[in-house]
Amino acid sequence: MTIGDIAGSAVDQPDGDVPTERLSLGVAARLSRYLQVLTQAKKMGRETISSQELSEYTHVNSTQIRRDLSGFGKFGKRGVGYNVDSLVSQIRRILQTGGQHNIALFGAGHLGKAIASSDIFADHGFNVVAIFDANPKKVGSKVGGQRVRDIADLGQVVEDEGIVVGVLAVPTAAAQPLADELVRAGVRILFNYSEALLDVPPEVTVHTSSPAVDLLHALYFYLS
Amino acid sequence: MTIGDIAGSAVDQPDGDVPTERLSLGVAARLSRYLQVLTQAKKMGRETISSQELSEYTHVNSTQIRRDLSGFGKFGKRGVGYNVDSLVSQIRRILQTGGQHNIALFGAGHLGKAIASSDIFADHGFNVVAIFDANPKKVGSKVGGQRVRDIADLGQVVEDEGIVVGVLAVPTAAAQPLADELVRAGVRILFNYSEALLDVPPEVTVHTSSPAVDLLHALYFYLS
DNA sequence: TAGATTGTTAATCGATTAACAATC
DNA sequence: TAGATTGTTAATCGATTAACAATC
Repeated sequence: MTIGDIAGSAVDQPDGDVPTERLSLGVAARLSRYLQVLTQAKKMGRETISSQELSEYTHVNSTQIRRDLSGFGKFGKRGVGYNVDSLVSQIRRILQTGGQHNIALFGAGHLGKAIASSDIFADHGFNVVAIFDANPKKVGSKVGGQRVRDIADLGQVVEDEGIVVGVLAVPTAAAQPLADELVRAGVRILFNYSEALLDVPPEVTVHTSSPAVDLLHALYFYLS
Repeated sequence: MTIGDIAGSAVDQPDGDVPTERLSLGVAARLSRYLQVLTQAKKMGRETISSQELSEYTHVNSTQIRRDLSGFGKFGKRGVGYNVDSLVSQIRRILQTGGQHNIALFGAGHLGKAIASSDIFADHGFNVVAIFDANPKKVGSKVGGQRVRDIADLGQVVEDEGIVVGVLAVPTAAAQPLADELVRAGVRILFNYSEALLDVPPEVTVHTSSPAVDLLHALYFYLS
C-alpha cells in the first residue's frame, strides 16, 4: 500500500505512525466522526478540506481536530488543508477498520428495507451478507437484492460468513430472544434499533440507536 | 401542562437572562442518554433502577451518573436506587424538554415509513404532525395514519404547526435544496438521515445520523 | 439489623482552547 | 510574495475514578 511511505517517510517517530497503543475512546469516536464527513465530502467531489471546515460539520473544535490528526503523522498541507482521499485512508488505517466486515440484518420491515437499500453501511466497508426475518411469509422474498432467510439458519450463516455484527431492526418483543441467539452463535456486536434494553454477557457490545435522544439534546440547546 | 411553569419561564426570557445555568454539553448529552434507558426501563415495567444498572446500559461510569444527578437534587434512595418514573420527570424538567414538540418528516420511502410507524420519537414527546414527499404519486397516500403532503405546503404547515425540527429521510441529492427551504421557513433543527453535507446558517443545528460510524467505533474496540 | 446503594470528596487524567511560529 | 492553514505549545477546564461515610 501507499500509506506506509507517506506517513513513514515524513518523520521517523519512536512512536511511529502505527498506533501501537489502543486509542482512547474519545479519539476513536472523533476519528470515526471525521471519517463520516470525509466520506461524504469525497462523494461530493471535494479534494481538500480544512480543519475549520471539518469543525463546522462535526462540531469538534478545529484545534482538537489538528491535534488528533497530528498525533499520527503530518497529513495536512499548510495553507491548503487535508487531502480528502488520503485522510480517509489514514484514518481507516489508524482505526484498523479499512477492511470489509460482514454484517447480518434482522427484520425485513420498513426499517430493515431502508437499511438494506441504503449504502450507509456499505460506504464504511460493512457488507450486509444476510437478511433474516421471523415471518415465514417474508422468508424467500427479495430485499435489497438479497433473499430473506429463515432465522433457523442463523448459526450456520454466522459461521459461514464470519459475521461479527448483528443489526436488530425487529419489534421490541423479539429483540432479547434474538440477542440471546446471536450471542450463542458468536456475534460480538449488536446494533439495536428496537426499544428493548438488551441484557448480554460482558464480552458483547450493544449499541442502541437513539435518534430521539439526539434530538432532545439538540433541542435543549435550541431552547436555552 | 405542568411543563409550562417550569420550562416556559426560560423560553420566555430575553437573551442572556436564563434562570438556571445552561448545562454543559457533556451533562446534557448524558442526561438525554439516561432518559432513553429510563424510558425503556419504564416500558418494561421496572420501578427502580440503580446507578450501576444505568451504567451498564449507558456505558457511563456509575459514579459519574450519581454525580450528574446529585447536582440537581437527591433523587435516589440509598440501598434501593432511583425511582424510574420520578427520575424521568426530573431529567425532563432539567432538560426543559418535557413538553410536546411538533416535528415534520420529509420523505415517505422505507425510512420515512419506518420512522412514522415507530414510536421512537413519540416516546420522547415529539409528534410527527406532517409528512411530506416530493413525489406527486405519494402525495395524498397514508403513512403512519397521516396523509402525505405536498412539499409546496411546507411554509404554511411549519407556521401553522409551530415546527422547529425537520427530519430529512430523503435521497442525498434532495437534501440540500430541502434544507434551504426549511431554513427559509424558519425551522431551526435539522435531523439529517441523508448522506449530504448540509450547509446551513449558524443559527441552524444539523444532526447527521451515522449508524455506520457508531459501528466503526464499536468495531475498533472489538478488533483491538 | 445487614446488605446495598446513594451522595460526596479528593486526586488524576484527558479534553479543550487560545495563540502563534512554521510553511505551503 | 501574501494569505491561509497546519502543527504544536502551554494553560485551563471538565470528566473520570476510587473510596467511603451516610443511610435506606
